[in-house]
Amino acid sequence: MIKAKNKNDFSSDILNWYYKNNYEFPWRNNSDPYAIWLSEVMLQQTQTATVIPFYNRWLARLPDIQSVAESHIDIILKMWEGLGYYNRARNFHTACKIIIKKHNGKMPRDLSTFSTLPGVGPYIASAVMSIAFNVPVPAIDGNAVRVSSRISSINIPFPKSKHIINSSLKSWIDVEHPGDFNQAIMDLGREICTPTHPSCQVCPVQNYCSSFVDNTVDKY
DNA sequence: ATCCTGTGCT
DNA sequence: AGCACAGGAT
Repeated sequence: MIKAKNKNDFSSDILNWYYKNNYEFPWRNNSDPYAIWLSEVMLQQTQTATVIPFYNRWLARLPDIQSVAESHIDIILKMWEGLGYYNRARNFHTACKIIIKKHNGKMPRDLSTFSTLPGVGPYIASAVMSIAFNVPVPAIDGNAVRVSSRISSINIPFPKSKHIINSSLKSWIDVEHPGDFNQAIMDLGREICTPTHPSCQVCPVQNYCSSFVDNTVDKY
């Protein structure tokens, strides 16, 4: 098994690829933590192309946490109409109300406090904290699982492998740009390191990828 | 650790 | 109708 030469090489190679490709989404041009959170909630179980118009419409009408907290649930559900998984909207609404009531209207900036909010599980918590506040924690979604399993030849099924994946991602994460690093891993999983027929030939981190070297990529 | 939920695919 | 997926909740 091939180990990364060192973590800086790995992070800079994948980050350079990420910055160069610069996949454009509305939420990547918005540094407002609330908007980043909203996008992660909408993107859960819904494809990016579907989310874009809903995201834009939502922010135009509900620009901040307070506006959500003050809205009647019927408005919230109406704004969500067409996205499905309506509990996401209910939880988001409840969470915004809790932030207004119990957190002085400020989004929590640390993983454990943010995780207490309804609808905020391990993935959303680390994604939002890393992107919005540069908290250096790996965001582990299905893409990140596949990418790190291939890179490190982790043969254990998720979620049993979660601890190993978390620690390898943590050892590679760029602490200066943890949000970009996390998004780079997920972009790589979506665009290059796909579930079937991955494009290893153009992968920016093939040199570090144990299963590529072993020719066992399709086992994951 | 196990269960739960809504959606999409077959 | 049944299964798979992808997260969160307990």
